[in-house]
Amino acid sequence: MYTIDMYDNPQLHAAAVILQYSDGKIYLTLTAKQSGGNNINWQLPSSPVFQGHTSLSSLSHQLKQAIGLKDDDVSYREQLYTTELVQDGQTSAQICYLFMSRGAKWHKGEDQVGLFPIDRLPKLSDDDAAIARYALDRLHAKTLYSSIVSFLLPIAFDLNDLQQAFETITRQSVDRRNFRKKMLSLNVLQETRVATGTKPAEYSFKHPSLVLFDAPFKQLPPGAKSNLRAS
Amino acid sequence: MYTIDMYDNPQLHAAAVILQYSDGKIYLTLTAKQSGGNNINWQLPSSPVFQGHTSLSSLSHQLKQAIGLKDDDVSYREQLYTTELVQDGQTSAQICYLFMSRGAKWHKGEDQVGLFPIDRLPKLSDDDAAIARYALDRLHAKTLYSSIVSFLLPIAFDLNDLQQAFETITRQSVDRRNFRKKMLSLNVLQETRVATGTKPAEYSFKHPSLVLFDAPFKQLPPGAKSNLRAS
DNA sequence: AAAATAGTGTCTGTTAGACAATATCCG
DNA sequence: CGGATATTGTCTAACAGACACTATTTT
Repeated sequence: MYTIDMYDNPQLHAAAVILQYSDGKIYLTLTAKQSGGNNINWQLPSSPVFQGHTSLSSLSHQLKQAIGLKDDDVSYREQLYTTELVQDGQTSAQICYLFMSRGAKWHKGEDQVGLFPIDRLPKLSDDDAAIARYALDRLHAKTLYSSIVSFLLPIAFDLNDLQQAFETITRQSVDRRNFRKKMLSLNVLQETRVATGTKPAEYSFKHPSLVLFDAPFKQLPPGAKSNLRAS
Repeated sequence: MYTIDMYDNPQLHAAAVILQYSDGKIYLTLTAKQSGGNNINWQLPSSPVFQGHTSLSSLSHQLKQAIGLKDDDVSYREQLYTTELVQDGQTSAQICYLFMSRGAKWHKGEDQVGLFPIDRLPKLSDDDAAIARYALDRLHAKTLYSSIVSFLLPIAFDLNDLQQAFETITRQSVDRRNFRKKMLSLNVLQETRVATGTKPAEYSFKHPSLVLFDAPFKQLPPGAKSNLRAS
């Protein structure tokens, strides 16, 4: 056990909200240290920031080791915000990131890994819960004016998949024809396979990185209807 | 001069983009260490994060001491993002904040203080310049869907002042009647003094903290006209 | 032929945006 | 009374949002 020098610098950590999507559900990746007991303490994957490395490189390294998540598995990364904790005269800061991955996959690593639907999360620390909530709020907001949803989907998808993801994230249902009309009018999709009979047309986003829409989707007023079918 | 322990934690700093507004212009506060020479090195006000304190409290303390900025002078605070720098095997991180203050005031403190119109900034480090640009972009975006502009204005203002600030920040000019109609329709203003003859009515925001609009202003397409008069 | 899924067009109400005239105070 | 500044309404175009039917394939 270490004693911490009072004149040390604050401790710096990095944490990730790793989101995936599959079949109408958003999943969050959590980790728990391997422990003999059956009292599992789930938390956001995190890592100390190592001297000479950035928070992102420290985190990436840790994620590979602990939960087997490789860089290629990550389709999108974004800094969220930095939280601080002052405890026992010690300051620690944590730089939080949003990670997104295409499709819901399980990984293997040194730590225990869990993939939880975001409406059925296990008990988390207040901090972790707040960070996860913030990430989902931002994803929601950003879905209305950017192509961020594409990073949760396969490269090619049909408009039904896209709409379902859109509806899941924004928690609002939209008319199919209006959604298609709007989405196509944004001029960010390209058709990669034409529709044939009962198979839908497939599309992909023209630009592989995040694109901001010229004309955002309108956010529904507070008391809007939600036709989402119960799962 | 200190030697830094290789096994030390990363260094942590905090920096502030302090914005003020007066009469159609946005001002940024910069500091420079008092120096005998006439080669002045302007930079964003910043502070190390002290053990046992948060970045915000460290920064506030530093701002009071260095440039005489008291907490009461600050109408709005928001975290921007955290930058990192890896140099000589040392990692340092800097948590950046946006600060806003009502009206353009000069302060006095230990350091040299400068209030620069944002279109005539002195030479800054690439990092500082990027942070300032980011802050202004965010202010621009947020002005379209929130009451953030109110923190640059006196508590009470008339619609002309509000519109001028709006136009300055968003770099777009809008029709006066349409602006008033839109702004009043948002239902976030209260009239604090009725118009009398040639004196305009005064308003203030109903809610003193940041309010998000139900119906945001529309962002103009790239090639939009700008009727801003040259200053 | 019935069932499932894909695709598409019109109408209406709301909002954004262009635009001009009138009243009051002051000198 | 002229000048400056304040306030206000209408018309049009674009967009959002509601809504129903037809074509193809599969079983």
